[in-house]
Amino acid sequence: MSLELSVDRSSPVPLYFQLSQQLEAAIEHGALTPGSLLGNEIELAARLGLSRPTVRQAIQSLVDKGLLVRRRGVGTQVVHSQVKRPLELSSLYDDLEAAGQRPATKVLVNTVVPATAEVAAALGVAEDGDVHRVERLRLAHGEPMAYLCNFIPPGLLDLDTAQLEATGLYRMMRSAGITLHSARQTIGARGATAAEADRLAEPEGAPLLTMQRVTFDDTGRAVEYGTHTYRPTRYSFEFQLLVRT
Amino acid sequence: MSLELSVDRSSPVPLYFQLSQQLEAAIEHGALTPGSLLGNEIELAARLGLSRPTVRQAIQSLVDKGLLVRRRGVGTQVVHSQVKRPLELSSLYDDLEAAGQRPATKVLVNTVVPATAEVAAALGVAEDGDVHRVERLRLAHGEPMAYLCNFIPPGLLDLDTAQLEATGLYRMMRSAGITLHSARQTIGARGATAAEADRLAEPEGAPLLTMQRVTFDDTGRAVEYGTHTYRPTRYSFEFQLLVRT
DNA sequence: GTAGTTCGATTGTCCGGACATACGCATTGA
DNA sequence: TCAATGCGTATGTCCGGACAATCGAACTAC
Repeated sequence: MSLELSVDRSSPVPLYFQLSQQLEAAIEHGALTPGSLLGNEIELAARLGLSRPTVRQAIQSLVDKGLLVRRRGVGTQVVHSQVKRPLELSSLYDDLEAAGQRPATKVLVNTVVPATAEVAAALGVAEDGDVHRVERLRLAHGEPMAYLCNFIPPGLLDLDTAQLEATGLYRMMRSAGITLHSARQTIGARGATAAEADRLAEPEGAPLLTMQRVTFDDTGRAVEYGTHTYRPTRYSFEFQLLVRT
Repeated sequence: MSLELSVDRSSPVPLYFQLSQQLEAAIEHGALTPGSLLGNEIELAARLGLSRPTVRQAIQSLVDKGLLVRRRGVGTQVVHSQVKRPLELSSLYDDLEAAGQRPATKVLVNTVVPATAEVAAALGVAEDGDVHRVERLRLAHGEPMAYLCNFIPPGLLDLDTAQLEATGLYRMMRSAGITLHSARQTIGARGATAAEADRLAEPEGAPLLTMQRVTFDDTGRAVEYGTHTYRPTRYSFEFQLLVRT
């Protein structure tokens, strides 16, 4: 093996990050085969001219991603299963784009409304206070795929309709300087109401996949509450998750 | 504030872990209020008689859990939202028990069958090779809640029917020395077939929530493949997830 | 032949220090 | 008044070392 690894000390990119990226690429690329040992940390550090803590930090980040497993007294080996991406907070838009689907969005509603009790509770704003309401239809290959209804607290974001159709809500938030931190999700199913059936081109009573989500930024503010319905024949939630140790 | 923190150097429990547990307890308990600064690392280390790397390791583990946020030049503060548990690989049995539901299980089938192409591909075993097939009905308050169909490679585990009814599959795996590592899940929805409707006491065509899962241990072996159907009026998937930074 | 023991290898934990970097705030200047 | 500058503070990165805990394998004794 003997993998070509090197770090650039003049780069502003942290050394441990450079290393972890190279290792991840080697795993993805197949240069590091599943089950193979990584070689001990001390020798690896010496070979790269790094200290052991730095090498450990690089390795640890890949362990956290589920790509590597450490065994005391044995070594660090490449996990040898098809690890895709662990679950992360992603928008439907990004998901579709990553799948090469070229998603389209149609904004149905983009107004300011008084918050209902449900919305107020989710976002932590006053009942009957102003909130943005955005209703969108997400299409793939010209077919409706999901109906998205979102509520956003006022003053956070410029909700331009054209931009909403060109990109995703999360991407707009990030570029508005909002640091997304966590989200609370509920995934369920139910039969379509007449209105939902009409919007999604399904028969009434057809099974729908539902998702509700409240998203928080790193200051703890709720920045978005959404109620989404998906056509289960067109979309399902697929993700990898790791056992917290 | 001035929070009483202390570590026991004679304990075999790592120091950073002692500290992170005390901090987590303080947050949960309310002694550390959301938004409050944690005090700088150097001073905290000095106060506890620890080194800064050790304190950082403790803090980092809580940052990874989503409980704390670090800001360079500012400090570390408690995240100020209702962070529950982040998503983890859990069994339905544990979920229900945690919710105080006292789940019951009825084992419908517990045999060895030849692997179909689908099962063989998921588990990475030979087609038509032996695999265990376990079908279970999960009940809460006497009502059927979910129908679970699992396939397990041979030789991994002693699949005692009585034990399957008394506890969950994951718990049995863990006590058999299997280290669960990751899982790949797909959540969807569809209408109930006649057989499914009958098992779950729902009308035919009723919306069902479906989940398929392949679970891997830390050597990369697939240790379980499951196809589950849930009654959406009785169960939904609820979880918190963090943005990977 | 089998069970117990020793031993080398490797990661786990911890230390004390150094410099870099970014944020917030007060000061300064236009 | 408002913008630019500088400074203190806190985290981010990195180093080199030390000892402990654990695993696997070779070895030894019965």
